[in-house]
Amino acid sequence: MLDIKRIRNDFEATKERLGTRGVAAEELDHLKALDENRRELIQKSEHLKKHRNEVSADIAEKKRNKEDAQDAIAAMKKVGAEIKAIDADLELLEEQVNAVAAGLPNLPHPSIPVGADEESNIEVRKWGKPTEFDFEPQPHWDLGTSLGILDFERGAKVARSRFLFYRGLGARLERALYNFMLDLHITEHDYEEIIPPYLANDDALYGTGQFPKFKEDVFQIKNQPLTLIPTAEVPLTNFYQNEILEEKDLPKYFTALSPSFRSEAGSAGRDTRGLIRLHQFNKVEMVKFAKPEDSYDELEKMTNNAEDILQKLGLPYRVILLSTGDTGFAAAKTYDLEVWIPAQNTYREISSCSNTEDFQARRAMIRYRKESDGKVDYLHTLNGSGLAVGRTVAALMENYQQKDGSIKIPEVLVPYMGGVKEIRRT
RNA sequence: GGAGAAUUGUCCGAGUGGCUUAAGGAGCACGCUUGGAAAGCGUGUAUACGGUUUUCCGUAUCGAGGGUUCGAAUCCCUCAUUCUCCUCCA
Repeated sequence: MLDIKRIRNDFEATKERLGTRGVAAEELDHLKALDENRRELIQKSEHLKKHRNEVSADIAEKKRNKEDAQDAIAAMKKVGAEIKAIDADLELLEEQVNAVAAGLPNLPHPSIPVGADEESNIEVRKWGKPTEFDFEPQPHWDLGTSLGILDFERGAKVARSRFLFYRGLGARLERALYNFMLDLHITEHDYEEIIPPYLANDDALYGTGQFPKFKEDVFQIKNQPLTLIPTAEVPLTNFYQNEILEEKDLPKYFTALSPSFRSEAGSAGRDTRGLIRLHQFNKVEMVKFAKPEDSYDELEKMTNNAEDILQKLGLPYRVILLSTGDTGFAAAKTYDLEVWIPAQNTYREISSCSNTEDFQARRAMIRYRKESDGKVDYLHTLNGSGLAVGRTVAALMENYQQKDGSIKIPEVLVPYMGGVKEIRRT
């Protein structure tokens, strides 16, 4: 949520910046008109309420003195009705203001490239070189199926397409990876380990920005006000929903493994095979609560934390700075990490690290009390994947495949695999 | 799932329709007092929105949302959470 006062006071500049994210100018003009209307009604209503409070005090006084107050009561009856009518209009208007305001994306950070889509993204850096093979590398779904460690057919049978069973060393590999990731974050990167709820209510989803605009992207529980989380960012960020933190306690770092459930509406036909695009996948998430002045340093650190995992696993990747048009709804600035996927001969997103500044904090009412003057202000929230586990399995299988279709296990994972050094057909 | 109790400010806690503008206490901040400290005394101590602007003024907020009333912390309804007991269960 953007600050309505900021939109009001810096109207033209805000309009222009949101324009780079595809927000129509008319939408802001509409918002401005609604806001002016709203403030007018607030003043009307509050004047009447002031009047009512004063007269009510008089009535109380008269009653105590056993005097007659019928005239005043009759007059206030009318005023009461008037207030009710104005407040009803006001409520309607506020709903409209909120509906427009809640649908506006975050303001893009000045450092990010302006552009309509991913064409304008910038490659910031690259680590490693695309893996070279002296044979034709297989896609991970073929490797996984022939090794008997990934079973997509039965996943579709039991749930539907885009679900799978991991079996045997496949399941173990997934578990090894997320344990490795969590251990790294809690021992070397100072995150606190969390196990969050995997269902969240509407307030939480509103807080992080999924609701009201992106309801189609999630699975909601029938007859319950609960939704399967599309990312652990939702419960982790909302951990401090409606709370005021002390400045000395910032920054706070949380990490959690969770399944992520996504309906993938509108992506029919894209990445239909393999582990790249599923309705349910595991992800280790990182979330930070930071002071505004530190949040961009924290974003760099968080991105490095995610990179650290890829480096230790020896997976080649590049870091992409997203353009205004490609940046997600809640984010002011986002780095994507893209890992090399040999069979597709391309880099694919495996992590996304964002600073949402006070956009989510404003929605979820997460604030902190400043040491200097004791005043309360919104803090900044950040989130990043560290990493998407399923896609890491895919990248690892493809980059570490050997000519005979077996898969080598990287050094750092061997202890997590109980000493297993490679996965081969038995 | 069933029965009962509770939810008031940073914390404790009073408050069953109007002298409550939420008593009282604790904590915290500042000041007075002191050689210094403690005690004591005094002053202050929320958030949001609107108006004004570097001061103020107003409105709202007593778990959340509705209702009754000229007027609600207080009465009514719905919901949430917590606790106790029963039931069930990993």
